[in-house]
Amino acid sequence: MTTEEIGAQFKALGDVTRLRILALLSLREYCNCELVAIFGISQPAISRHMARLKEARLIQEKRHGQWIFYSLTRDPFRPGQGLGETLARIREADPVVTQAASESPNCTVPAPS
Amino acid sequence: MTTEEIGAQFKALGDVTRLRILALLSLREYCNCELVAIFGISQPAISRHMARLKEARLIQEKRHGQWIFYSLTRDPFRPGQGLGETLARIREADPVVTQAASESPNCTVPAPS
DNA sequence: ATGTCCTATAATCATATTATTATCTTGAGC
DNA sequence: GCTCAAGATAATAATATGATTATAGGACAT
Repeated sequence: MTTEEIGAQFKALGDVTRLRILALLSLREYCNCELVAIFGISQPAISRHMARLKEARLIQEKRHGQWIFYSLTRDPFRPGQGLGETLARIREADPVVTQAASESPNCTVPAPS
Repeated sequence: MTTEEIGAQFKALGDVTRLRILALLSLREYCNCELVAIFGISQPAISRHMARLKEARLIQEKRHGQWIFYSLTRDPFRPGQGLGETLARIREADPVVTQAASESPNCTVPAPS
């Protein structure tokens, strides 16, 4: 997973409505129409939020007739998948970070205690 | 921590430059001027990124003469602080979520398997 | 096939975000 | 005091985001 993809995932999490949707999906599956009623915003607005969550691989869908039920994907919600681990992955894989980390301080610094 | 604050924290993480800054700060302290050189963007741009990270309580600063060194705060980077735990907190504390979760499905649904 | 219900997409608008350049503030040192 | 350097803030411009209304597609019923 590239740093850009990680950033996109965090961006998808950076909205109150989407966070609430995910919190609900951690309890049971929900269909689009229920979420419209709960949040009091338009159906296309919910649809776009779900599309963004799906793009970020945070949710998956399952058709059931004309309804679509959404549920969490397991991957990003595993224990031990915290911020620290994410930064470690960036540290190892990101070209800008690895390059910068390999160089010594280039600022006339008085020894950072 | 409110859902809004959690969302603001994820929003602060939803930018590639800020993710890279945090990854570097997980190795050692950095000062503003170093980051300007590393990322090749203007000094005010870096300064604003640092302000956003500080607002989100992801970093803290320490003056050292005329330099300011930034470092990670410990709280959000603790192990066991993953997405799942965050959703659990929202589930328990967010008024919209708790209200919605207490109600039964209000959509004529064919029994979500 | 026609109509209806649920969801997705398109066009649009208001606001937020990220960058720029210019300016201000603050601390170090003479 | 004055000057210089590091960083913060202000004003501004380009792009992204989140909402709306209007429209299109898909599944089920009659």
